[in-house]
Amino acid sequence: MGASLELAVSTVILALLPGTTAGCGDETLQLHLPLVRRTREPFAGRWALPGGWVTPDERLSSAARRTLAETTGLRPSYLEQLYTFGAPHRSPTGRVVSVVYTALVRAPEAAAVEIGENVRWAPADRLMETVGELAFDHAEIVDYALWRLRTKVGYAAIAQHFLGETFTLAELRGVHEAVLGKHLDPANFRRSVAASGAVEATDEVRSGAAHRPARLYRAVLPPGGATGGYPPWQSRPELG
Amino acid sequence: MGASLELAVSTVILALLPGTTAGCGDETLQLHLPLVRRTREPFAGRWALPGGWVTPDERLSSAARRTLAETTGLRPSYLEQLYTFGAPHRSPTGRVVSVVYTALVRAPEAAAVEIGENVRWAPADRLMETVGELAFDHAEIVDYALWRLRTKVGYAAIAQHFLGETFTLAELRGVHEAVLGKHLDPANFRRSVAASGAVEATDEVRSGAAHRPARLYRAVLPPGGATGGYPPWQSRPELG
DNA sequence: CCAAAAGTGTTTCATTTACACCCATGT
DNA sequence: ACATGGGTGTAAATGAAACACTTTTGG
Repeated sequence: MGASLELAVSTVILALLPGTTAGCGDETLQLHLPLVRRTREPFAGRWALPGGWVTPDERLSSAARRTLAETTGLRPSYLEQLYTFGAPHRSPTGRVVSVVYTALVRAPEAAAVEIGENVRWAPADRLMETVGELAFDHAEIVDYALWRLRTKVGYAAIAQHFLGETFTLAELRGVHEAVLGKHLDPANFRRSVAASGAVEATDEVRSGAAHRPARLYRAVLPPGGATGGYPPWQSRPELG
Repeated sequence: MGASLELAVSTVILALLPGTTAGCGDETLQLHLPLVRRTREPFAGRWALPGGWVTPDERLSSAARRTLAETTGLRPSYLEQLYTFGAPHRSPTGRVVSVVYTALVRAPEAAAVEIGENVRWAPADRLMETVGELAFDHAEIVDYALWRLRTKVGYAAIAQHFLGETFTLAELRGVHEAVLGKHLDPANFRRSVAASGAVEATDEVRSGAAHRPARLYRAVLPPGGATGGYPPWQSRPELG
């Protein structure tokens, strides 16, 4: 039977926070993730993904939520299993298999995280420059999570989890632009989102800016029973 | 620390074998998977996915390959991690977390599997009718694997792993048709495959049939360094 | 010569892209 | 009034689907 083997969960939590982009010095939204500083060996002093051990009675996703709350206080608006990493020598202390989740959190909740000596936000694309080498194989894990997010926003309605209950299409477009790192045509973006059926208009608008008020939209849940299969634009959120 | 918790691997192995389709009684290629009959409790007598326990020194993918060989003798041409299932009461005997892999095998190797009292091939779409209820949550796992394969053949070059070193485009089209369960236009299929760059022509042809010989093609490996990221048509095969 | 599948060309339709233009609001 | 982004319209470009047609083999 499988002995001398530990099962952990880790989470790549992503939030869009203001930050300086690589190219120019202007302030735009940028993907950030919270890291925790390790206080014990192995890799004491280095920064790592939040995580912890799986207890016998909880679901894997529950373990991810729990360890997330314990280490950072965050409660994600979206949580999805990413991949399970289990190379024999990931940890120098013994065999550790990590089920890794990707979580998305909204900016206000992200801002509420108390930054301290051992918890901080780091820009996802410049981890090396800002916090140095990550512990374990966590740098590889972050790379993979970013790749998955960027490919997935193209076909799945997940960007809205970075935003609140209602949002303007310009805000949603801003999320896509920040994630993909490129400009999107407002007119075409509006059409493609409308065609996808991922959002529905409310009867409210957001005014206050020095221009015409923008209509507010709300995310619409996956219809589910399309052709009997799982909808192509939203893979199953919680399985097994 | 994570105690009283077992880590297993299971594999959904898929092969294209001749079989009667649901609608009419004609013989076409159909997705099949090998099942093993459980000889002990829990679920003694029921059919299940091949799998086993992870040993401390091997990679997860190696554990999948090893248990696969031990239970069925198969050596897959393609192996990819599918998902990790870990609901608390999946197994009545205690907490078991299963890292599930999807494997593709070629028809000749599939035919070499010795069918016996405790190993058999079953058509993937009619498991209930042919072998009854599967053990554990394996029916759900198979459903998810089939969904993933069917969505993935649309954008990734994986169908070729059902075929040999060289193959005709008609054979490759036959694989796609069997997986997707629908007819594809030969002319358009040829163009889309050529445009994807997933295959390259050899200077040989397959003759012997009562018609013009077909050119043989070979699968071409992912180029890798496209834009620095992982290629969109082939996610990373072995990670962590 | 004929059947049957390989392979090419063309026409049509839908989708994406680019960009011009009007609308409504705060200053 | 006018600058600014919200929102609509439209034409060109690109790509997918449908199908006619030519080529080359075995019988």
